[in-house]
Amino acid sequence: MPKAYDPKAVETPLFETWMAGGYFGQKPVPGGERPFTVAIPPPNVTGSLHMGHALNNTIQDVVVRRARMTGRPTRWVLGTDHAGIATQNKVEQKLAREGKSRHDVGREAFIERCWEWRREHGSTIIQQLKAMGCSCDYSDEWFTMDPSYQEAVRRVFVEWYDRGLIYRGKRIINWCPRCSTALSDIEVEHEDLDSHLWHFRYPLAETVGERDHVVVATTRPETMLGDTCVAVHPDDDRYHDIVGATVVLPLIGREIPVVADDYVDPSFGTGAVKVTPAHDPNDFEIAERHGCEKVNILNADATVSAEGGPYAGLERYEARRKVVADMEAAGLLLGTEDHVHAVGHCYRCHTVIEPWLSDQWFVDMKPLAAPAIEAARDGRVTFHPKRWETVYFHWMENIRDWCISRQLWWGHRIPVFYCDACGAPPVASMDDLTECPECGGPVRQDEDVLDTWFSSQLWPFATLGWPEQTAELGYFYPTSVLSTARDILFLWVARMIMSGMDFIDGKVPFDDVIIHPTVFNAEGRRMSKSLGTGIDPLDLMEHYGADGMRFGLMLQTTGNQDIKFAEEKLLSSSNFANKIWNASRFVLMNLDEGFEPGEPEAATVADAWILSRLTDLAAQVDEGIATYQFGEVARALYEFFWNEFCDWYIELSKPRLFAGAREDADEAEKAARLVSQRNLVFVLDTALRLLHPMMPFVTEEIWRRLPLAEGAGAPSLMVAAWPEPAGLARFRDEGAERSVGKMLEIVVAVRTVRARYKIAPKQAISVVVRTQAETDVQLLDAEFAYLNALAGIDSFVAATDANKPAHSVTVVAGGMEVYVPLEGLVDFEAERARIAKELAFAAEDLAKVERKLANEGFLAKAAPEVVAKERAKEAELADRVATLREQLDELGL
RNA sequence: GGGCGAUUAGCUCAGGGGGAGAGCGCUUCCUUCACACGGAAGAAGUCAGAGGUUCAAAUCCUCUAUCGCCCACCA
Repeated sequence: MPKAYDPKAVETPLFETWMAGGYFGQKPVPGGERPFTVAIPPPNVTGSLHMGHALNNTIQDVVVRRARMTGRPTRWVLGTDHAGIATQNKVEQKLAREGKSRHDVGREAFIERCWEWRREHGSTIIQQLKAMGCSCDYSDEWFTMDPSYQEAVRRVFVEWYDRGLIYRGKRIINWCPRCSTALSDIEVEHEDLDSHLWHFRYPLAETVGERDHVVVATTRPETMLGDTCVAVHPDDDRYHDIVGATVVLPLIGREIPVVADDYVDPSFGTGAVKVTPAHDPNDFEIAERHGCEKVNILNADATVSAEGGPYAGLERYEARRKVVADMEAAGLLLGTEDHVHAVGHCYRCHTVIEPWLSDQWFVDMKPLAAPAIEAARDGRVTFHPKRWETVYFHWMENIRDWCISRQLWWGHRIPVFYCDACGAPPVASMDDLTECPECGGPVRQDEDVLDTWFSSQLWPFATLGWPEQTAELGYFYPTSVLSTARDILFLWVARMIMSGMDFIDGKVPFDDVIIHPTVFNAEGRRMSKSLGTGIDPLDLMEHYGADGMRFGLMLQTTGNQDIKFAEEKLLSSSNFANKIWNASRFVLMNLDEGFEPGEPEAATVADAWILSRLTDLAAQVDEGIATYQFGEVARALYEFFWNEFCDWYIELSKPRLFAGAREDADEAEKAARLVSQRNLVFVLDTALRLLHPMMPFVTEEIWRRLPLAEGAGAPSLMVAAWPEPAGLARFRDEGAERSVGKMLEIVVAVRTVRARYKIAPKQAISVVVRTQAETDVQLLDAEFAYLNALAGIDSFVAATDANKPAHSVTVVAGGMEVYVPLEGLVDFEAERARIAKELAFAAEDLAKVERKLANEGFLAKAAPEVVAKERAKEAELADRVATLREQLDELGL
């Protein structure tokens, strides 16, 4: 075994053995336990691994690997998303480099280009998941444009259409002029921008009393070209007299009415609103109520349309500047105020979106949301952390219709057919129609494709073969856990719950939803490739190994906080992998030729202690993963393995191990060595199993070298038995934990004295211990070998009536007084100062405890065990204070 | 305009009604037969501030401040 763990040498070959072993695939097993299923959030085909993926897929792999080791049939379903806008943008960019647009190549050829892109780049991220060690089912990779998936999408559309849940309408939608498509409300990102509120004077066609104009305010001056009325509040006395009057729209000359509408807030601006029905959803509603025209003044590319008269053809912001300038020139600009307002941006390309009137397809969401809300209320779906359910409820209870049509080419084409000949109502069909069912005339299919999320929402069941009633669907659905980033809670998670329940017998698609922390960079900024603030997980794996990266991420994953990425945790983790490697190397190096594995045995108090600690660890890890407390699990593993197993137990094992290996060792010593070896192997074996979900590579590499008893082995650690806490419970031993705790305290105390007085490690010392308890004396006498090995104590006296030797210092440890003779070594001045300081602290603590114990309220109301603990503390502190006083007296003279 | 989260050691963060914790960094010592990617010892914190509940508050409640995030059609 090499002296240091080398992830690069180990990971790829190991992964290949996993693939070859077929441990990833899982076929339905008739009868028996419900399987554990996870559907991966499908990465975009355009994507490559980023830190969010690294974290999320580590989380999934941890829960999946644990489940698999418990023996439960386990499957992690893998695949990628066709990512309509993102992929289309990539392919368009590529075409642009050839000097072409998608219109130059045509729809069919463009779609073929997209498939080509997918063939070239689609497996990149899959390869990266493999590098991470993710145990997905690679034998069954899905894509949201697979033929059967297309059928699923179409089935959902047709059924919802036939049930009246999908409809087409002319509405204000969010339009991205760069992507040239509609977006749903949640695909728009709002950002507060510094802008202005311009006040415009609109003249009345005829004066009303004294009044010849009305003043309106706007944040988007160019929209005035499309104004078709001015609205005021019906109860607003300032404007009572002009309701019903006519305004002449400046620059355009259109005559438009003044209407009264409740929507208007009299306290904002001037209390009079210019109404642009084609470019604002509220204005649209006002226009509907009052029967006003809807004038669309923008083209798809956000230039001004022919309706904009003299401004036609101008880019939108150019038009804005010109409108303002022209209004000012006409003396109609009354003022410009600074104003901050939220501007919507496209979530894919960050272009400012335009509210735009167009024909689109929508899903009526309220009927679908109701059962999905109920499912979260009654706990059929549980969010982790729980507070996310509030966010879910808020959105679901205020859900609005979903705009699902996109003016793209790459995606699932809307399966609706129109007959222009007879005007029959449009038909949504599972088959491509060639003729009108009514008149036999030619039909044309809707040009639009569906929102990518329309197909993503079917992921948990479409990847199991639905709409076919496959064996997989019957067996693996519903899935167990969904782990994802919070920014797709609405886009994806909520919609999966709604569509899943609607199509699969009202069953929720997963029991638990993990909303993992967002990974920010060290400066607290969002990690982003375009901003150059991202860190590439592949680089991290290069430096720290896959296990180092995974464990480092797990250490940082707690339920409540986002992660400000701390790379030093990955360094600690890769060091940890090396520590595991070397501890294992030590154990293996100290096994004999023909070593016979056997049951662990608590032959010494140290054995009993480590087995008890191991039992505690198993319970913590098992429970922790089951409840998604990844950070706590990682810390427990780290602490146990490094501090308890390596720092103490291995050191405690050395005397027995080495004594039993000497030429002249007697039978008892040889037997003790064998027991020690067996215990080391057992603890290591169990710890490796517990570590495996988080650090699959290093644990597997070592584990395969362990000589295990018949029945304890497996072809791979991946499928070895999980250490069930119940099976270890017999090893719990609180007495041993207390005893070893005392011993270790004494060792530390003596070492501290050694360090303080610079006693060379090789120089043996003798120690006298005075204790109140006869059991302490017995313990120390019995385990003297440990004190010798760990603290370099060569002679030692422990007694209830021991006397302090001359020229010695005293330390209190484990409730005992430990005297270390130090003839000629003590700097008495320094020692006095140190003791005085310690005494002051101890006296203060003691006073605090005494005050507490003098408090009748405390004695009456506190739990008895708490009071007992305080009394013990008081005794200990009193003892310490007395000891320190004595010491000071001795020195003080 | 609503809502959520955070504020603990120099840095990154755990914890959470009863004696302040980790990793990194820092100081000192140690190349002893698993590991210098190591070992041993150590310094370091008014747990943001103010009130309250409680026998007891870093922990629960209220308010304040600062930072971050989400939702929202006020032109």
